Amino acid sequence: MRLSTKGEYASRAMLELSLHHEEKPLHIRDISKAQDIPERFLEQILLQLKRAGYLRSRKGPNGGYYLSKPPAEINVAEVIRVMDGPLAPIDCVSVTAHEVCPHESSCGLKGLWKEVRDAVAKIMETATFEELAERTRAARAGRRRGA
Amino acid sequence: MRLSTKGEYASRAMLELSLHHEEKPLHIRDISKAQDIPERFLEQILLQLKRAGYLRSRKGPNGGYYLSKPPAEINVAEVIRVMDGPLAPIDCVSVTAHEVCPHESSCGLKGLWKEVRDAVAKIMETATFEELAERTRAARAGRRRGA
DNA sequence: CAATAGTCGACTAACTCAATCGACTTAGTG
DNA sequence: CACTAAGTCGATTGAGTTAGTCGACTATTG
Repeated sequence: MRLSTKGEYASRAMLELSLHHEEKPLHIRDISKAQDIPERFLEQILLQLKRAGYLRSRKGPNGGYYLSKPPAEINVAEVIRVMDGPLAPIDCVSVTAHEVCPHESSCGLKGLWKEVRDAVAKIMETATFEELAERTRAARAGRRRGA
Repeated sequence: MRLSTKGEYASRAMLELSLHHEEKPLHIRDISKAQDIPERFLEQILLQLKRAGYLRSRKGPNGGYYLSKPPAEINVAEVIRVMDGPLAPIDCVSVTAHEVCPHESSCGLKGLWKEVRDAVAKIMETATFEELAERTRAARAGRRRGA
């Protein structure tokens, strides 16, 4: 039930971009440093997120990446699906990857996997980057006040 | 967020053993056929489950595998952890694999991963093989009555 | 003692993951 | 207009994991 590092990096990058939304575009390098992600690897990830429509970019000096819509309109589930595919623990209960389950005899399990899928999807679909950015800002402020 | 085939096979095998609990031990071959799992691969899986204490076995004719305790006392989470390790999407929120998270700046995400882990764990820990076997029997009976 | 059935460790082929590289295109600056 | 900063793109790689196989061994029963 592991998340790939790509998925993790992608959500961290999206969070970083959300924190700086409506400022200048962010360089790959800056995101890379802020979130400690290998630059060359991050490049691929951002490109993939751009192709999926979540990011826009500008080339040349003062270029960089920025969100294509407000962070409140992007949730974690979409991002993870772009990077890692369906959220379901096994394909036959996936909403995005339909597949017929040939194992009638183990249908007792199928219901369970469905529950898991739904729970995970619900949590991740509810979490917007707006909210995550807010949580992060609050955590940082708390730390500065000395907790 | 995928389950490994090993984890899936293991839970199917445990379900099959639960369905025949308190009868004769089941041969690897019979489980393999009933649940459509490669025999030689299943062998490894059963051995691993045995070493973890969930199964016992008897050699020789009329031998086979059987549960070491009633299906009501075994839940899916344990089985998956034996095969695939921690349920958590990333290590820093795992209960079983403790690791320090060096990314203060992305703590907004940590809370989310924790929610996911807890939700998954709760569902899988609640599901016993007794219950799953019951569901399976009901589904089969329903199918026989012609639904 | 022959046949059955689990045990064990080694092995491998295929695949995925994480990451790197080089060459290219585009955009702004002096 | 030349230079440089920055994103784009495709290919490749190395390590590790996964899924599965194999052969030789041990224990049990009839």
